Amino acid sequence: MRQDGRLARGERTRTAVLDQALVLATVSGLDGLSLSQVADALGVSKSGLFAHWRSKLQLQLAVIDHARQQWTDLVIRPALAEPAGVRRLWAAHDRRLAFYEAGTLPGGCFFGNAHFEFNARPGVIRDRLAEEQSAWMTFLTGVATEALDLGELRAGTDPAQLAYLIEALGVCTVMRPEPASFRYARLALHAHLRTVAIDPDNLPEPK
Amino acid sequence: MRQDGRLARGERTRTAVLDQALVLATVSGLDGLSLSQVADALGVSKSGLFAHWRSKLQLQLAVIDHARQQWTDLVIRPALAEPAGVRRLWAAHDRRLAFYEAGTLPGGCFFGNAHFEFNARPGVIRDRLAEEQSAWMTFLTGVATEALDLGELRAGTDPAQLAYLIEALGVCTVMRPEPASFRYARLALHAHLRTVAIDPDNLPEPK
DNA sequence: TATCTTTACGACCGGTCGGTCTTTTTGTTA
DNA sequence: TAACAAAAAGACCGACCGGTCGTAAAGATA
Repeated sequence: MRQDGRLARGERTRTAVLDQALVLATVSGLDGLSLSQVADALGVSKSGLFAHWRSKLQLQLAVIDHARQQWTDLVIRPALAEPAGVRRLWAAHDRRLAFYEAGTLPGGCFFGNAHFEFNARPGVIRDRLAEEQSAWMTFLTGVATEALDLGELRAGTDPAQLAYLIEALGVCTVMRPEPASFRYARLALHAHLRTVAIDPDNLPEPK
Repeated sequence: MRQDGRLARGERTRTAVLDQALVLATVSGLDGLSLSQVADALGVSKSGLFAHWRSKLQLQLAVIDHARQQWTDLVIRPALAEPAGVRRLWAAHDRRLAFYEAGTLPGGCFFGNAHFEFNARPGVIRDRLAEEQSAWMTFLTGVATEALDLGELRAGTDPAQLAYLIEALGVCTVMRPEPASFRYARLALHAHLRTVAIDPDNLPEPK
């Protein structure tokens, strides 16, 4: 940081590298990510990357943090802007779908791709990815629990099971990013919420 | 093939290589698959592989075929052994879950991993994987359509949407292969079928 | 047993990878 | 402008990759 408060040169480089690395990692895989390609794509030297991160592993972990930040800004925060309860639950689902429907970043879902990539490969990265996944599921389950506590869902509804359904529908849209997938993902959750919501007619309509 | 009908030496080697390659590809990725590792794991020479497949790409395509054969034997065929209709639809879901619940092959789902790996990488392999995925969805949709035609599902039920739900629940179990996932995946489909089936009490109970 | 085809081996090549090291440039502050 | 620290550059290394080629072994046939 400089005296005038503007971003230092190094900081600008770091975010530029992370942006580029996130895209490349989403396409080529987090492990298939090549530092040479990242450097070439930005027109910088590969050795310079090691001035900012000690190793490829550190850069990979930084990319995960970067992706989570993006996810927080574009999905979680907008959902939290909705009133707690079924509406917030729907918003979490809808914003996630919108995030990938819009193709904000190419190559599909970074977390989904990385999660499948490291599913069977124990290590720091898999643990970190599992944490992120767990945090997301906890968030969904928490919103569902809120809805239950607010009396918007039938007693006996299992928040974790509801969160699981939302997650499943979301993952599948990433796997098959066709218009029909997004429609089905919205219709399916809508149909399910109609069966567990106290006031089915007060649900947001799936577009 | 020899005169006595037993497998020729080359054929035995080919299947051994494909078995090993399928496991390694599931863990390390279909692209991350290393021919050297395959050869070392089997105690054969790497160059020998090129006597059976012209290139790595050809071996990768052969691995896909190998995986599909396994899938056909262990999931599709048992489902087809059930009577057409809702029961067969349930069997397709249940057998798929059982396949991964049992951990038949380590590293999760080959097709799932490979599909996410090549999601954003155009080429022969992605096209081939898309074909396999499409064939599986067509199968599910066909079974659902049968159930509809047999009058076991409410008129107006969308078979493709139902197939999508089944696929979503299945994919999510692969992503999070915990006992709770399999339970949720069965409960969720059961709950949904109860809302669209003509005779909800005739459904198989989820274990 | 002799022959011949299939199959397997091992040395080797060009290329890319992650990572290290030294040097040069750049931007900020005094 | 001079000095200093941060940042970027570029040559280089060992390891591993997919792939080639000439040669040796193994099994079926006669």
